[in-house]
Amino acid sequence: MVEPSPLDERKQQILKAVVAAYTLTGVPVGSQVLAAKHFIALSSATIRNELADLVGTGYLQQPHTSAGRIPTDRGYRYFVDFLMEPESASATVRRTVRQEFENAPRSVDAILERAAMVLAQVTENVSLVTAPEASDFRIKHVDLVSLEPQSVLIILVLEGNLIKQQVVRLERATSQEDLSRMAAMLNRKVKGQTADDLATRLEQLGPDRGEQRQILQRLIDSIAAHQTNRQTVVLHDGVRNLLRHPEFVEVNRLEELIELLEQGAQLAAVLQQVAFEKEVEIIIGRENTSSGLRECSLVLTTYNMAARVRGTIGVIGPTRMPYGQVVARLRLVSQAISDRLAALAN
Amino acid sequence: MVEPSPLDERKQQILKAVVAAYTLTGVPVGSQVLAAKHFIALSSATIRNELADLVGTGYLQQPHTSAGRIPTDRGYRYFVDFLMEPESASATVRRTVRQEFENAPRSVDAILERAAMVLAQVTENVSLVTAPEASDFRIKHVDLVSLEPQSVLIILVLEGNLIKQQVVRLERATSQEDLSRMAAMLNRKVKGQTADDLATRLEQLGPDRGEQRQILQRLIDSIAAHQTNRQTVVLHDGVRNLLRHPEFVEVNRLEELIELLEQGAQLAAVLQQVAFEKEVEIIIGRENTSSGLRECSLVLTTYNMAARVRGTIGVIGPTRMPYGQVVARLRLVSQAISDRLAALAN
DNA sequence: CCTTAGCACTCTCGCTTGGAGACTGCCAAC
DNA sequence: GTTGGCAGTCTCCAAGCGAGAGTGCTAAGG
Repeated sequence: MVEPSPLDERKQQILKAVVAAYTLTGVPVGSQVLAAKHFIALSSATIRNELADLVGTGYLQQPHTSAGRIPTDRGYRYFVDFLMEPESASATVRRTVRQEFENAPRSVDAILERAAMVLAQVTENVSLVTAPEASDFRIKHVDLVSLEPQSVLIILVLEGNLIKQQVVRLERATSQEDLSRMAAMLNRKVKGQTADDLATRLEQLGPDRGEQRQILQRLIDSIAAHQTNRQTVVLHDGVRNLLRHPEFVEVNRLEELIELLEQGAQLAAVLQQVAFEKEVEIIIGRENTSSGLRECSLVLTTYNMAARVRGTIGVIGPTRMPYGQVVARLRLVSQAISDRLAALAN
Repeated sequence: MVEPSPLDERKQQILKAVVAAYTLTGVPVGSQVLAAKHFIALSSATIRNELADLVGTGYLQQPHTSAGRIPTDRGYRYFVDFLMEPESASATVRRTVRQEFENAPRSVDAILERAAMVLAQVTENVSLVTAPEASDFRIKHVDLVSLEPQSVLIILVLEGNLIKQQVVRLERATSQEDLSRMAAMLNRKVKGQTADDLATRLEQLGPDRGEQRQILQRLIDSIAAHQTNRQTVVLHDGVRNLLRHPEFVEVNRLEELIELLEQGAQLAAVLQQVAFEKEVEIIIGRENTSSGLRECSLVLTTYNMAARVRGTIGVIGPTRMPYGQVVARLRLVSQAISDRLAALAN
C-alpha cells in the first residue's frame, strides 16, 4: 500500500475527469481524450506525466501497458470522499418514485417491497432493503386464536400494520372464550408498548398472574423470534439490471453475488452495521469483506419511521457506477419510504 | 415439421441412449461411443445409419456436420413420454427433505417458502412455487382493528394459519368497541366458510344489515384482492444453480430468464394452467410460449391441502436435464408439502 | 435386405502469425 | 514545468494451419 499522499489541485481534477469518463463509457481513458475534452490548456504529454504519478500513488491503474487508465478502489474512494459533487434526482425520476408510492398498500411490508422494486428501477442496479427490527415497533393490537385445545395462534398487529404470527403450545387446555378474554386484557395492557418495553415490565408482574404471564412471555418471544428470522431476510430486486453491465459478462462473477443475495445472512450483517449517523455510506470494491462483492460497490443509507424505528436500504452495483446519481436517487427513495411510513404511524 | 413416424424398437433404444449420455456429459454423442458402451452387438456404421434416420425424423440434431448428435425438443418429448423409466429419490435426498420440513414453522406461507428452498436444493435447478388461491381457504378467524375513526384494518386468519390483511375506509366513524362486537358476530357467521361461500351467501342477507354487510363485502373483496395480487407472485429459489450449468455461460440467455422470474406474472400464468388431473407436466424448450424459456424445460406438479386447496410447484432447468430424477424429487417435495399442510388443516 | 469395413470429407478447436490501432514512456528541446 | 516526437508495448482481429473427431457414402459380405 502506498502512502496516501495528498493530491494537488490539478491531479484532483484529472482523477475526477478519469472517473467521470470511465463511469460513462466503461473504456479505459487515455491521455489524448483527456487533453482534448477536459484539459484544453494542457498537452497530452503533460497529462501522461500526471497520470503516471496517479498510477504510482495508487489512485489509478492500467489494465495493460498500452491501455488508458481506470480508477482503483482507492481512486473511487478519493472521488466519493472529496471530489463528488452533490446531485439531485431528475424530475422524471422524482415523478416515477412519487407515482409508485402513491397507491402503495398501507402496510410496512408492502411499502418495503415496493421500495425494493422502485429502487432497483431508478438506480438500474440491485436494490437491498431490510425491515426494521420488530422489537422497536409499538404494539397496536393482540389477538389469540385457538387452534387446538392446547395450541394457540398469537397474532400481533404492530404499528405500520405489520403483522406477526406465532403458534405456541400452552401448558393446559384453554377455550377460545378464555383466550378472547385474555386477549382483551392484554390489549389494554400492551397497547402502545414495544416488545422491549414489555420485556422489562414483565419483571414487575407478580408470579400470581401465571397464565397471563405465560402468554405475555410467549408474545415477547414471538416478536424476538421474528426479529432474528427477519435479520436473515434482505429484500432485493433488480438482478436483471446486473446482467446488463459489461463487468458481469463472465458468469462466475455473478455466481458468488447471486449466492449472497439468495442466502441473505451475510448481506444482512453488512446492512446492519450501517451507522445511523452517517447520511450515506459507500463501500467500494475490496473494502467489502465478502469476496463476492470484491468487484462491487454498495451504496447504503437508512430510513426511519417515527424516528424510533429504522431500517437500511441500499444498492449493489459494479464499482464503476455513477455514484453521485445513485446517491441522489437512493436518498430520494429513502425519503419516500420515510414519508410513507410516517403516514402509517398513528 | 416432420410427420411423427413411430420409432421401431432399436431406434427407441438408440434415442434413449443418446438422451442418457448427453444428459450426463453435455457433449454431443457420436456413433462410436454408442457402439462401444451401449450397443456392443452393432457396429458404429449401423448406428450411424440409425442416427441419420433419427436426425431426418427430427428427434436428433447435429450442432455441426462432424459433431455427434444431441436430442431435439422433440427427442426429449418422445423420451419423457415413452422411454423414461420411473425413478425414485435416493435415501439421502429423502432424508434431506424430511429434515428440512420437520421443524418448518406452522403456517402455509412459511412452508411454501421452505419448499422453494428445498426443491431448488435437491433438484439443483430453479424452483417455482405458487400459493393456493386464497378464496379456497376456509376462514378461521376475523378481527377488526380501528386505525382511525373511519379506517379499519381487517385481519383474516385462514386455515393453515394464513393471514390476510387489508385497510378499508368506512362510511361512518366506528369505535373499536363497535368493531370488536362486529368482529365477534362475524366470527360466528363466517367461521369455516370460504370466500367463495360468502360471496354467494351475501345475497341472502337482507338489505337491513347495512353496516355488517359492508364489512362483509369488504372482507370478501379483501380476499379477492389478495388473490389477484397473489397470482402475480411466484416464489422461486436457486438461481445460483442455473449459473453452474454450461448452457448459461452466455449471459444473455440468463437475462430474459431472470426477468421472467423477477416479474413473475408470465410464469404465474403458466403455472396456473397446470392441469390438476395430470400427475406431472413437463414443458420442453420451444413448447414454452415465453421466449425466455425457449432453451429451458419446466417440470411441474401440484400439491394440495385438504383436497380442496391446491397450488403448483415446479422446476426450471436447461432442456438437458435428468428428467427422471427431477420428476422423482419433485414428487417427493410435493408430497412433503401436502403432508405438512394436511397437518395444519384442522 | 440389413450390416459392416474403409475412406474421403467436413467441421471445430487450439495455436501461431501478422498487421492495425491505441497509448504509453522517455528524451531532448523550449 | 511543459511540450513535441518517436520508439516500444500491448490488445484485438483475421487468417492460416494441423490435429482430432465424427460423419456420409460406397462397396462388399452375410
